Amino acid sequence: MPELPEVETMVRGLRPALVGQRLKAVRVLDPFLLQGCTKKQVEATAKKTVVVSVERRGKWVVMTLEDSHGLIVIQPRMTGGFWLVPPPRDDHVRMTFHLEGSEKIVWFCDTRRLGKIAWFADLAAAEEAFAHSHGPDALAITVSELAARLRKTNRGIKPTLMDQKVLAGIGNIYADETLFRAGLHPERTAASLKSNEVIKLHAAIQTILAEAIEAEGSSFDAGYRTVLGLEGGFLAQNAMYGRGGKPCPGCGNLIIKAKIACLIGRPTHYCPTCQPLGGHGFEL
DNA sequence: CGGTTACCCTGGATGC
DNA sequence: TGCATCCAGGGTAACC
Repeated sequence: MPELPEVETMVRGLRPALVGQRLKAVRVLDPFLLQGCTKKQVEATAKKTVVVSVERRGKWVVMTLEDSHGLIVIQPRMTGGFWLVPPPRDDHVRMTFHLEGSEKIVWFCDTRRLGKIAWFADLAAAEEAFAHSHGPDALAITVSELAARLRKTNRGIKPTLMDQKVLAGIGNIYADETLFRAGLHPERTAASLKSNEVIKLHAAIQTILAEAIEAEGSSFDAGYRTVLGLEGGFLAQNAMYGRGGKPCPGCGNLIIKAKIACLIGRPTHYCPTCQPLGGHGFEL
């Protein structure tokens, strides 16, 4: 489920609970989620070690352990999330972190079991794995980097924005929001964007993601929650996602919810008036 | 190689 | 009520 703002909210929530704390033990309750490591490896290495940092890399949560105990990487994917309070369902708990000197527990839950738990021996190994499938972070990429990456593909702008190898962090919700904010039709070709449009898109990405982090992410149904079990507030203030058939906040015409093959088959929300296929592009 | 599709998994909502 | 179908915010292996 979580995209960049939700994962950022997770690590911000986890830090006060974990950083500087010694782990009494960790338990991998569902080894199915493990990738490239064993349950024994993770549990034995993390036992009795201090958590040095909790960072976000794209949509990954990276926990660095002290000395040479390596790094635990968790990818929440669609339905993964952390809890500092007891989670609503015991049967969805996939991993637990038990803190020394207290009875405190951090839970990792994942309804659909699409998430991943990995362990890397050192930072270089984790970085290499990340770089293999990721481009620059969406909050760090420059306009010129973005322009260069968009120029290289004939795909639609939406699937390109969601491609973690192009830039890391954007998923279906924030792709729709940023394209609306930038006035770009989702079926435009990435390479067709003019320089002024790339600038607008880059600015929209920064603004939307910052607003979503401020709101602690996007919650709906029984999905994403903060580590305290609270709902993120972004979908109460957004423009497009989940608003098909309702009036566009820009022009009042109806928002279209479409499912188009070239848009990865995921629901796509847009306003054909504010996001004209022809665009308003020009070269600077 | 670039781009598209099928599929991983589970549970809630919808429809008959 | 019961059962079938569809849908979901991610990611990647396999395919054309």
